[in-house]
Amino acid sequence: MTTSDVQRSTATGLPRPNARGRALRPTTKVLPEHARGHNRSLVLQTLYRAGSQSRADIARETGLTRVTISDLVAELMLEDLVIEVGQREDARPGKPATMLDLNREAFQIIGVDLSGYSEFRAAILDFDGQIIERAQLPLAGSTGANATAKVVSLVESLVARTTLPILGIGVGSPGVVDLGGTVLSAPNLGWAGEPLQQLLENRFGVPVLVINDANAAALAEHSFGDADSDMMLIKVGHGVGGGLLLDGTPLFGSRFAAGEIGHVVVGTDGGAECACGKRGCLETWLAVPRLEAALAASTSMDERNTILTEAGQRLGIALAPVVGALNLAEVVLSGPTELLDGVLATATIETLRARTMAEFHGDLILRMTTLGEDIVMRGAAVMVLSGQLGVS
Amino acid sequence: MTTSDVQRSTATGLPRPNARGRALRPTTKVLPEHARGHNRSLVLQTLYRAGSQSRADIARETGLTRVTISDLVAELMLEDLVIEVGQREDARPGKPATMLDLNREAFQIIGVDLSGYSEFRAAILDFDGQIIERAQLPLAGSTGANATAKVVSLVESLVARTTLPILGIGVGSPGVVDLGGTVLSAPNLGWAGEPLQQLLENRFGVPVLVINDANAAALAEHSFGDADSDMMLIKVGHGVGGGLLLDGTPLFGSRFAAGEIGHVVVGTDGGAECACGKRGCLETWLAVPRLEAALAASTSMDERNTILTEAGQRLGIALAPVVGALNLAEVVLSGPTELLDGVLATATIETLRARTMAEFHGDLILRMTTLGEDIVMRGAAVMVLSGQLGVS
DNA sequence: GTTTGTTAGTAAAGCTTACGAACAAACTCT
DNA sequence: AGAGTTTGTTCGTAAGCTTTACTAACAAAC
Repeated sequence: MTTSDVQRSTATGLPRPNARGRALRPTTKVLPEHARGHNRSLVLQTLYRAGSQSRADIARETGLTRVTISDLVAELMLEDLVIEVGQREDARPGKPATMLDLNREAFQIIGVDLSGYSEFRAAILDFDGQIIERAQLPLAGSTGANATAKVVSLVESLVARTTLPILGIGVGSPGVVDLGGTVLSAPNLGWAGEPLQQLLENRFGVPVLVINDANAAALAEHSFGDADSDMMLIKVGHGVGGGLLLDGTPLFGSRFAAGEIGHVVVGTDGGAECACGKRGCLETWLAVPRLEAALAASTSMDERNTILTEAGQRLGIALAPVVGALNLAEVVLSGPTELLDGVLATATIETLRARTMAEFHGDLILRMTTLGEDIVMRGAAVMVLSGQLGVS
Repeated sequence: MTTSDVQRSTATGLPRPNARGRALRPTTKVLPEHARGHNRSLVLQTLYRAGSQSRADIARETGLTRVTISDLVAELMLEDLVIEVGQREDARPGKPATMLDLNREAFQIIGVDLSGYSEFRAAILDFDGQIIERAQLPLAGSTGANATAKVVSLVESLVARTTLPILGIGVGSPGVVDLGGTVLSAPNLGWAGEPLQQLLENRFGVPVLVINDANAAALAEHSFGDADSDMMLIKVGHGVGGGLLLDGTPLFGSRFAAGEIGHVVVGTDGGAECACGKRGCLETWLAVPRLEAALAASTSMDERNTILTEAGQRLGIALAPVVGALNLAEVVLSGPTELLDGVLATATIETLRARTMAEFHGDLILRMTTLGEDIVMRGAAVMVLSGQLGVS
């Protein structure tokens, strides 16, 4: 027996690296029922993405056998999550297939966007993330418990209008949100350690998921927009925030503050004073109130363009190290189109290209979101779909 | 039946978010045998980290039952990966426990470091990442096929000196390395699309894992140093590279070039010309040859400190957006201690603190690696341990 | 109209994996 | 010595997926 024979035979029995070339680091036990849950979600995921399909189609797609798929589908049909929708139309040899689909009429989702400066927004959404009903509530400067009460009241008004059972409530909140849905810090709303998820779950008795607004937006752009599974979304509003999606999963960071780039100092040449006490934070160039103030004071189109170009360049300067370090191929902007799209975005992408290595991201893309103002609510709905069904 | 009753009962059957608060997105089927492999690794992992333990200890630690652990251990003992090492010493009630341990004498690992400017380095390592034997080979300007031949010859010389079967070969290479271990681009070595992993696997008949040198270093710092599971390692040498660890897993990026920050432009005030054609790349301030040249031309200690401070600040400026966006809590430096440690590192951390939001990373740490020059070889060994045993 | 071959879905049996119950062995403590 | 603890094994069972074998239902070709 040669040395290499020993290794070959031993190695065969060992866990191989997965498709991404690395081994899964085991952290907790995995039982057969977990595998089952995974495969269950796999069926839902297949139907969610590809639409109506037969059991045999799903079996081919997933690699599981027809028998197993039949079993899983039976389970999902009992729970009313999957339904049969008749036989396949097009004629082909063999027994006609019974087509299945997600029971898209089974549940509704409530998505909430707390990131607005003057009002809270919420909506009832369907399985496809389409908005069915809307509701708003003027914030009127409420903070602390008053703000919380407004959230509850807004959700209440929508719950009353649902026509189907509620799958869950998703909330996109500004500030720093931990994994348990507690808003650790949201200065504008006067929240510090607000256990929003717990609170809403107790109040409404349905699963609730609270996530940072920019992260929600990034999820929405991935699920409903054209975004890749690795991208950064920059949300420009009253402040500037970011959401990072790596391999389709939001990044949270060591203190749940990943994406918070509004208060990173940009450039080496000073800058305006920021509310945070520093000088030259990204927000001082890019936040909507600052931009609008600067534009209002401008007297010519040239001056206007200079202001927007400067803002775009600053964003590019701030993003360049991030794009380089993460080897990002896609950056998406969300915010007022009339400000961001055009001169500003062009300046940003040009700055980014000039300051990073083209070889590593030849196809670097920067574009506006296609989801408009509903992006956070729809991202919150994605959280629910993903958390409750394993679908996104 | 109330509305909320429906949701509660339905929700129970659905997959719950995992420990990190989000659901796993299913991508491929999971069979019972995969779960088994995971639990196998869990046993190895437990022994690897906590050292000698009894079956019952492992059962308590993992949450699996004694029966299952006995079964898994029996399998691992057959493969000679786990051995019994006698009975527990300390006296306590009950039947004395039979202690188990990884069979640390079962295999050796070969770790290779191709990141040196003048020589390739390699070593035989044991399960604990300790170096048993070393070997070097002067690069002597070799590129392309010649460089590849030197790698093979270096590994050959070490393979001949192994005293146990080889678990695998890990290689830390400069440049951009894809998930299949092909070096897509390594200018210094004249490699473009060099299928190093395939080549070495064919040649030596053992599992081979090739990864970027800075990523390897980051893994080593996590496994053998004190690093957290979220951190960035900056490797300063002939060039400047970085490795990102997020949740204990290296980040690869959209084009496998994550971490490559050497050619990100720093600051808004020009800078020296870089080999890449741009001006003011991080490397122009920080790369060892540039630093040494500048220091050699300096005439006073003050001037020397100014140069090092400037370099440190530039690093801080480049890292600030990354630290902010990823909410990193830890940055580790690897490279010549006499240059990096002290004035330079101090300037970097001060710059970082000044340019990011303290609230989000109150405990931001920047420090030198504790692993010295062996960091890449040891990281390459971690790749093998992780890939072959699921241990790290 | 009949035959041939294909496809969908189901049923039965078997394998793998983990679990719970029960137990013997071996120890400590009183 | 007896009681209580802890370890590790044996035995039987449940869950989950596969293989094999079947029926039903169709298209195409004769």
